[in-house]
Amino acid sequence: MNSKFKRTLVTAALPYANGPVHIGHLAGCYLPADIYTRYLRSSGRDVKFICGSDEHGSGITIKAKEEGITPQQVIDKYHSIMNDAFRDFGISFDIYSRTSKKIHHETASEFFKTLYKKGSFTEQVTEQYYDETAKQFLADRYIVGTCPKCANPNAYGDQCEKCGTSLNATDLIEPRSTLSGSKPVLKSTKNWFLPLDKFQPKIKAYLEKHSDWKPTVYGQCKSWLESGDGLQPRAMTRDLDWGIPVPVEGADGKVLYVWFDAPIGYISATKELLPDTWKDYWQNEESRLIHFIGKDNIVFHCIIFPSMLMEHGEFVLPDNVPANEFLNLEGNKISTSKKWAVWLHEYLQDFKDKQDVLRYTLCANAPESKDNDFTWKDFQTKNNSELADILGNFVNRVIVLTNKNYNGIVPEAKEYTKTDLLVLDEVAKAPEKIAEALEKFRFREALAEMMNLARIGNKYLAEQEPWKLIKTDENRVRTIMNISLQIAANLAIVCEPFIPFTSKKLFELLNLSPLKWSSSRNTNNIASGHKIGADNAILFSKIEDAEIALQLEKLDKSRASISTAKQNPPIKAETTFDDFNTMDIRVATITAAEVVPKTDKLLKLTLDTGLDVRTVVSGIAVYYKPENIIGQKVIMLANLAPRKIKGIESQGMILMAENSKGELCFVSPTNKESENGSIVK
RNA sequence: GGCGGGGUAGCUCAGAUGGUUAGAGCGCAGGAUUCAUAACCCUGAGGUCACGGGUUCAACUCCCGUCUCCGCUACCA
Repeated sequence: MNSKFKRTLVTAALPYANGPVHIGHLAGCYLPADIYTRYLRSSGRDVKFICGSDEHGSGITIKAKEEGITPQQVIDKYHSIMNDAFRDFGISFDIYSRTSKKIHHETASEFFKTLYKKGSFTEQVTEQYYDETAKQFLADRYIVGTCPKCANPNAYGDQCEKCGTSLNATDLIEPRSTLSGSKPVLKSTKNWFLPLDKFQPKIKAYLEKHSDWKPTVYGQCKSWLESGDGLQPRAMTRDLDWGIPVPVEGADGKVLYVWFDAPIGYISATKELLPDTWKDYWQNEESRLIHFIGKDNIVFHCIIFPSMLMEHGEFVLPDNVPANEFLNLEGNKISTSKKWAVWLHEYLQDFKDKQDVLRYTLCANAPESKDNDFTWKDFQTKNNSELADILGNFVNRVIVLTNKNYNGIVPEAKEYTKTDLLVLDEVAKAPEKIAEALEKFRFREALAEMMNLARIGNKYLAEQEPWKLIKTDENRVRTIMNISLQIAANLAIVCEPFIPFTSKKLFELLNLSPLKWSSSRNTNNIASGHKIGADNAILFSKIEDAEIALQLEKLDKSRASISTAKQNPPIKAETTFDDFNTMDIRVATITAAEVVPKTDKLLKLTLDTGLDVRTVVSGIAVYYKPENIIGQKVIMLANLAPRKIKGIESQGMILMAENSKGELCFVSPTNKESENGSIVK
């Protein structure tokens, strides 16, 4: 397969160093990448596995502010937590680097300069919010204001965390800077853009060569290319002080966009690992580049990074990007801010030495083709009825029987029956099936095939009944036990990519030094006369209901802590009566309402203000049906500058009250004598 | 609203280019067994393949429409 490739470079998404790693990250990216790499290594292929912490961008500086420490302290802290978590779970990176390293700064700078010299970038001047007190431009995350959709007064400039809408900073009502609290002003700034619109044809051609990618990945790319106006130019530099300085004239105070420098991190980490031979993996057509990522990264790895590489010209392009979908937890989206997650480092506190149980469960339930759900109940079932009952039990049976009948000495296979030969044949074919699935990135299937080998073993024992035969035909038992031991040995080999800790233990039980994948085709890996080294042959202990209940409780508590902590935002900065007085707020009545075509949230309202009749477009369609609000008295801001929304001029704004769930309702005078046009003051 | 990906047994999922009785694991029921962590092994029940049309000798698989879930995107003064 893929005979034109002599080498493989596997990358796993650089995790952002502003928080620890959870099971969703593991299932979506790091685990499949590790399984794939371990398999390639075991098969004797030339492979390198690259990863590292992504340590630039405004997210880091925000986090630093939240925690009251420096950005450097933030990245040091999380780099170390993530590094430990990966190590503890056996994620076998050849290198886990970090983008704050000098080698990466140099590599990314060079890369940028190369594109710059080639004229790949376009310069664009845009208006960005600027904090005059703090004297700096504000990243979207540094700006908070009222969400235009749900009226959450603490929405960020890129996204409202309450209603989940993604925003532009300029969308926010009453924006304010989180640095100084002052009102930011728009100011022009120059940045360098990658004109993806111009690259669209060659990106399209590149993608079309890879129509064999996973449907979700390929489809997502098509979605970007074909929806709306296609690809848009994207800024590759930012006005920020945390990152890699833009290495050209006139770029003071600017850094490379974190998504420009992060994927280059794969290159610099490879350089760090292989100072002399890194080019063999990056600049040689015989090298195959595979990016493992979660689906949130598809656009960067399938469109933006390839564009950068194409423009540069000296690099190979990703050959496959087997992105996984998302893993949900107990039916809900995993969310750091909502404290709905299982953190890797916490898991190991509760389930010491059970990293393989999580690896197994996450692989068996991996969101390969669609979002998938992780439940603790399922975790328990997978452990108890698959790992313990099928795999663990088989190994235990073999070892107990060998100890009991032969003092732990592997007996010789004398003569094979027809059944034996059929079983041996099946056993020899198992690794092929597993490998085939792995080559196609079908990890669930591969894992199931691995378990099937243990099933073959259990079935063989049940049918041959050596415990009975030992009384009548001891000679025959020797062969049966020999075959069973061979199956156990082969299991140790083929389970290694998935559950490496168990593989190691199994080899130890058998007193064998670890064997490579090619040996798994053989059915004579354990020599007769060999002494197995088994004392305790229990590979997996059962997980009790109580332990599962504890985890569920923990999740509930965690979520509860956030919902009680959710409070109304603090009072805004002081204003004046004069400022208030500039607003003309009136009572009005809705006389007509209709849904604005092709929108989900907008209603076009006709209002009788007592003085005139006017049209207001309002984002309340989620909460009110047009026919139910005719005659509704409302409070409106009457002198707000008109604005066109979906082609309709909106002349004012309806005031709404928001509850803790972010739902809106009308504010209305309770006294019927408040007629239209009455002033609110 | 636009673009993309889903909706298959109680649960989690497989099902190239359409073709005999739609599969697996887990769960469940019954049986058999005792070497083994009440495990293993055998058998079985369970599905209008979201819904409605259409193409075809033949559709879970192709086409059109509807509903629904997820992601991106538009709209929110």
